[in-house]
Amino acid sequence: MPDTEKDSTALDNPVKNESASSLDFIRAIIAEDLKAGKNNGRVATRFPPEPNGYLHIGHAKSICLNFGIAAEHPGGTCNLRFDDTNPTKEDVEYVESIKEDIKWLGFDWGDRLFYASDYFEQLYQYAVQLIKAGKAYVCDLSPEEIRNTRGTLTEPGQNSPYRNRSVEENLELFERMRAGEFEDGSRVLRAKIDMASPNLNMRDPTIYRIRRVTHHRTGNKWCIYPMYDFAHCLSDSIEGITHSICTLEFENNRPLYDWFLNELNVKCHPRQIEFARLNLSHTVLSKRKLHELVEGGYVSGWDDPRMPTLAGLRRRGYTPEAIRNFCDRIGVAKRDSLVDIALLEYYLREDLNKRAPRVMAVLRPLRVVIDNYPEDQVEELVAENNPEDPSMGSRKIPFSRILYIEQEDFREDPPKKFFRLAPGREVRLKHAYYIKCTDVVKDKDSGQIVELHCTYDPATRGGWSSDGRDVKGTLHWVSAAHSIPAEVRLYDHLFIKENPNEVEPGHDFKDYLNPNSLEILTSCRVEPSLASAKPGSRYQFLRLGYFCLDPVDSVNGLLVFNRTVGLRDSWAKIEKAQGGKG
RNA sequence: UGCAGGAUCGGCUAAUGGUAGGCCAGAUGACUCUGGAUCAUCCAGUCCAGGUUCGAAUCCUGGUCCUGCAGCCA
Repeated sequence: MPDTEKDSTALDNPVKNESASSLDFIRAIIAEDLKAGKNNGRVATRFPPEPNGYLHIGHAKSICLNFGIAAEHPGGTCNLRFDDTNPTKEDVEYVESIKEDIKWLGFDWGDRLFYASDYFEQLYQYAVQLIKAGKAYVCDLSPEEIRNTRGTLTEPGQNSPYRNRSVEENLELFERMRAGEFEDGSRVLRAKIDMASPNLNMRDPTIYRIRRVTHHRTGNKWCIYPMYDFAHCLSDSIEGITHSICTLEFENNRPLYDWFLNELNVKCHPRQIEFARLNLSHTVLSKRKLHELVEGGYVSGWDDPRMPTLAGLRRRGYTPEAIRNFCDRIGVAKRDSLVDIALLEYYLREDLNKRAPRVMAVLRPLRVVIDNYPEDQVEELVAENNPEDPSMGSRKIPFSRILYIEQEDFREDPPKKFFRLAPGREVRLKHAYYIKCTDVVKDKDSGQIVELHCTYDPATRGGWSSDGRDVKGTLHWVSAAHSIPAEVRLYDHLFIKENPNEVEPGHDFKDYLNPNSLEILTSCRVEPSLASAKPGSRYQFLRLGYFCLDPVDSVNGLLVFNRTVGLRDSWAKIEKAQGGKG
């Protein structure tokens, strides 16, 4: 029973074995810092998700980067820190899923699990310190007024009328904000920097707001919450992070990141480095859009196998190794790019080819009667589990007089280069016998082919012929009486458009959803060994692709397989080149 | 029109003043009990214009194009 795939690369060392000359720019910066003797030779990174959605493959890039870098340096560490400063959007469901996904990807934060909310008291004290230094003030302007006085990209903003409150007044007001004396939105704490700065982030940014919302960890202890820019740099500093790696859109926030740390004169001042986030073709990688797909019912949930979320990819049958190899290959740079999803699929196939046991399954069954095969005879034929890896052994599969083959493996009028079965033609049944088609039975009314009659050559048992005769085609098959029913879900790209983020005027990204991204086949027949398949286990259905037993919907003895990815199909290319299906 | 960034084969990414290389995709062939895998071959690039230099993807000058930023989101 081939239900255990090979754990092929699970023990691979995560350390990159690239030579020093081909370090990406972030690793090069870190190497320089080390060489310059910074941070006492320490390398400390962190992965800081906000628990407001599920992790996707773009996060995997960041996880591989941060955990990868830590692993490459002796004593290097990578913290998992939840950036939970906005309770209106966050939820424990997300923190649990995030932890599960990181573990599944193969990374371990050990005892280094933190929450920005752990630092709320410290952060508050830092804010007090800033007020005492005359570098922050309580502002009574409404959100609209703040926006209206911020200026524009080309014009400076105006100072708030509350900008010059005394330290004492600010201290008192801020304390009362914390005490809950003011309405939500009535006041904020702002950094006092420069309303004329060409960098909008420096125009007296808000650092605390009042929000009477229950926080998933601190409950109702707080009614004021720090903003990202304030909380993030200080959380990094508190944790002793040396290199704070984030995506490009935070480039303009770096001066603010540094400003807080400088003004507060902290001992640890991490270096923020920005890289380009991943974009993948034929999908979207923005939490907002992913939320929209989930909430709008366009997919079945965050773990819909069509989703680029780690939960979705896992359910689809992706392996952590494939995702990690992909992340290593795409590199790290500062230019925006759109990576072809074919590259991800390449690494998937590469990994699955090595580890997935082969089985036979017929998705669209066509009945075949072997006329010269004894009526009640059943043979057990030996089939290798993986030609790539003999150590995976073999299994027995039953052969009998009535079989199913794939409908598309027979053509009454075969086009050029079609090597499969046709009237009068002989093909090999994988691991079994050569068979020759002698008759085609059609439904009288519809003209549909309902059954084939064939003869087999007993001398070709096992699929070999001793007379030197060769056949062009080899088909997969199952014995009708012994095969078991299954449902198979065929997936295709979620979006029809290579880059769904590129929206034409008058359109929405959802207009580019692929209407054929899911096809459900309910009358499939699979070989009997699959009866004991375990949820989540992966197989190669011979000649078809890689499939994974769906862990959610395979209940009450019903087998539901997800197509993880198809095999490369050169016949499909030939056929396409010949001008469509015949 | 402000500020911050970025432009290398079709896609992704190396080369850090010295042979523009790799992977994916595509094409062709070999091999094969999976039209899978594997192997081989091919295709194909330095945004533009000047300059420095024996030598420039790399340095300088000037352009062009692209991305991000005006949340009490992160």
